[in-house]
Amino acid sequence: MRKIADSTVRRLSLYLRYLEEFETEGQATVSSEALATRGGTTSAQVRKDLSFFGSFGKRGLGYPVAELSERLRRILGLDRRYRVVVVGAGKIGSALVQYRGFRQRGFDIVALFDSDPSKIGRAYDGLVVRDVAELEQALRSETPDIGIIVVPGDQAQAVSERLVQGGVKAVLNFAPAPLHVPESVALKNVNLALELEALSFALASR
Amino acid sequence: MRKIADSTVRRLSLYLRYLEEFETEGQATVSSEALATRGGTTSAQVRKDLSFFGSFGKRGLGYPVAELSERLRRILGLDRRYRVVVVGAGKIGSALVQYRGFRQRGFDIVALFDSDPSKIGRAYDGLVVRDVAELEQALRSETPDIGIIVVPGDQAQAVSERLVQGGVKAVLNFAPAPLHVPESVALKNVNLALELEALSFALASR
DNA sequence: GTTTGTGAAACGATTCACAGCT
DNA sequence: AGCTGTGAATCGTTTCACAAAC
Repeated sequence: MRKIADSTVRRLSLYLRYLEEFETEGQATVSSEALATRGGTTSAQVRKDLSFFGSFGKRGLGYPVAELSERLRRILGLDRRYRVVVVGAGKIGSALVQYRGFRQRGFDIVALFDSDPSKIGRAYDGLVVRDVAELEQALRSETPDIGIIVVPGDQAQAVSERLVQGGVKAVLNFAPAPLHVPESVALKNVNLALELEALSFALASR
Repeated sequence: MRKIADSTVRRLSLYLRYLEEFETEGQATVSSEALATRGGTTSAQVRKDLSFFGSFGKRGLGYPVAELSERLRRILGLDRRYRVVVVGAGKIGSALVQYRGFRQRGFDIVALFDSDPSKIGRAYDGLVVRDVAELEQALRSETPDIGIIVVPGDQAQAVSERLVQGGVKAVLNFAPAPLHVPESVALKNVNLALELEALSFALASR
């Protein structure tokens, strides 16, 4: 498939949310202009983004809300559920496990790991922390699609390799370390310190 | 000052980390190539990024590690400490408060707020959750630079306006809702569901 | 010989603007 | 008349490539 820019994908996710809002508001159709206004972008951007995947609208009318939602869910791969493992049961890891938004959107956390004996056996939201030594075994039985890494930076690469070896096809990395994964594995990074530093830069340069 | 791309700023933050690593390894100088390898970019990119702010290197030699670190810290505004307030003491909010990385990097969380009576009065890492009704009063006495919003989406805009009204000049938004702030206020968004959806798209399109 | 700093070229994303459909 | 779909133009970022400095 043609390469789609990351920024485009993120906007599609946002459009889907707005479409769902329009749907509960009882709107049957929506114009690119209306979607753009809600999303802080331009109507041309909306039309271009959608045009990568087909033509979903009717000229003079706009887009059918319900149908476009459905198509976007399909495009984004949100018409199925994903099995997710979380490695690292520290502050952020355990918060993620308890975060309802993931399950709502189709992401089921099926296992949580840590290496700290004082954490192993504890339960968060009904999910018991397992020894990371059991990771390979668990990957075989749980067959997760996505791995979330929330371990200290110096352990992230090793965990990543074990996840990939165990068949995980997508990794979300919260560790403040750059990860190397094979071409075939999707990778996203969330680096909280980096976000604050970007704000610091903005504050400093005025 | 000339407009610097967000991607550039993020890379500068990364370079600073690598420089600190090189520093502890006892390296006196470092080439753009070495920095690029560690950061997964190219030497030309490193040189271009740095050239926006001056010329820090010596041809044939590379960059002086200690001096460049110092300059980058200055450029990124990390040569001072920031006062941060967190609004929302749910899973993510309380995790952020306990996250050591922020303090290490110069970001001191000075207050934590929630509206839920069952959370008010609880302490996380020595920081007592205060009633968000006291927000204005606290902003006056604490004079924070940065506000972190970790409340449900439908409350985010209102909280943002109260923070801005109270003098906050930068906002980090974890709520899954687009925020409107004045031009003069720096804004960054972290949307965890969006990151997972980007992975979902990557998984779906193969 | 090595490595920087930087214009120029290439690439990629966004915006423009309008023909074509409803 | 209203709004989409899309080539063309514009804008911004990354990569190239080389002269200049050490």
